[in-house]
Amino acid sequence: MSNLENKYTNLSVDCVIFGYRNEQLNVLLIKRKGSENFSKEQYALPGDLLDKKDSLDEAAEKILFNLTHFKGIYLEQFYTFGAPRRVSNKADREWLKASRKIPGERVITVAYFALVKVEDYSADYRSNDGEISWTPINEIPQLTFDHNQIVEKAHAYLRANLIDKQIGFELLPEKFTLSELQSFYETILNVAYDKRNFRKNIKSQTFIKKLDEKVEGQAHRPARLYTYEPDKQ
Amino acid sequence: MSNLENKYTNLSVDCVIFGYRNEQLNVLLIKRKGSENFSKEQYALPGDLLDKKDSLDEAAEKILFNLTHFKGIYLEQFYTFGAPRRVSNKADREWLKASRKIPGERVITVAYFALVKVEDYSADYRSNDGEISWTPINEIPQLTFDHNQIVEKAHAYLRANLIDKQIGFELLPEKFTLSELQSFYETILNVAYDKRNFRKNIKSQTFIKKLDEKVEGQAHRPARLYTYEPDKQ
DNA sequence: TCAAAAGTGTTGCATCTACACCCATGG
DNA sequence: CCATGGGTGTAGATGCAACACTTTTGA
Repeated sequence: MSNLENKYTNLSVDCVIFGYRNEQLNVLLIKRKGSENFSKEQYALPGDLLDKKDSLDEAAEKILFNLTHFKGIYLEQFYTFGAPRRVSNKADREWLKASRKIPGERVITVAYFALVKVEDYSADYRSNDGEISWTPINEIPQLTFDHNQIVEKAHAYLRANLIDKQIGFELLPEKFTLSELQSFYETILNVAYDKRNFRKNIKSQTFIKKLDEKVEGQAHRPARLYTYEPDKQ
Repeated sequence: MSNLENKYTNLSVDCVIFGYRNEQLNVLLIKRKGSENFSKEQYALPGDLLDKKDSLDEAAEKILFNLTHFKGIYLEQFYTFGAPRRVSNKADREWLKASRKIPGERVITVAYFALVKVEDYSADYRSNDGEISWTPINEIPQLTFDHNQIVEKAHAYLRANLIDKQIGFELLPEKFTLSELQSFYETILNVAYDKRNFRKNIKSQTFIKKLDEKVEGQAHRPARLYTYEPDKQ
């Protein structure tokens, strides 16, 4: 990380990075170990102070690249959080102090929303801030600052745009069966679809292509694989 | 306005304030007169540097209140703009200098989106920055900084959410005829609806109430008035 | 041959679209 | 009595929801 002179001390960019694994929606969190400066373990969203020479989008890309070493990941700004008393509790202030940011100073966060295919994601990389790990959306612990609220808003945004913006395919593997796709939508939207109606619906979408491949090695009828190909213009 | 010590010098809040009049969508712009410090007239969105003690929402409310002296107006944050070279052209830098903000410094803008009923709005108030005036959306001149881009994004946001979020009624007068409502949607969404189908549709919406009142004094059959009453919970 | 998931159609109901004429008023 | 915009219904097409059995594979 560059030194403080190049940073806006009160403006940070944080990312809610979603992945889908074990039939669950997961979020990438950073776990900061306890130390002499601040007692408890803390969980937070990946983020950093904004570098003066970066655009907001570039800052978010850098955060993402530092964690996953991937580029070209789906990334979108979704909201900016800035209540004056965001940085209020003691543990948060201790951490700000320990990490040489300005304690007691209000932090304004431009929040981004990223979608990654977990099977492409190499878990070897570590943040400078601490260990990173996938956490199922409904097992998220208390996070620093107002990060829980940020995750909540990102989650709402994901659900609201999952179908219309076709962003679900950023989370799914390249090839998937229709049963996987159905279960994916059902999990994230918390609904149930009728199997036949779901398939009828999907097959009427031009951007889902049937492949000449089937899943192998299962003790039942093999499922046909499909892939996502966005429509031109 | 408070003095500079209380402000974040690089973080501003700007508002795109929409109104509907003369069958057109309008935006409230500020016109700054030419002076010895900067030559041309300039048009800009109402906005201000963020006060350290305000939340983002409060800052937007203040900007709005200073212009319209109204509270309780529909207001929503919609995007944050922050490319490093936003403040690049000469006239913009001259104005920044003249208005004692920091020249050459990047400005990050949290943009808000407001909807007002123009007939409630008293045009007597003036900004400290200059004259304010309603400008039809398709007659907007070149604005300072990237404000044209901000208006464009706000406009897209309005169209995308006009129906689902029922926000159109924030722009319309309390009482309206179905023909007015139809023409309003058609103007903003740039579509055409069939009159009978439109009315059938509207009448199936629970939040539109028929009044016992009619328009008077027109040289044709008087139109029934309707009003908007959001559904409970 | 059994277990387990894949795959497949039809029917009724609700919703959307297209379309043309009479009504109430002021001038 | 005329001009002007207000107001109304029906029929066909399309889209959505409900529902159960056969197929293919590995063990």
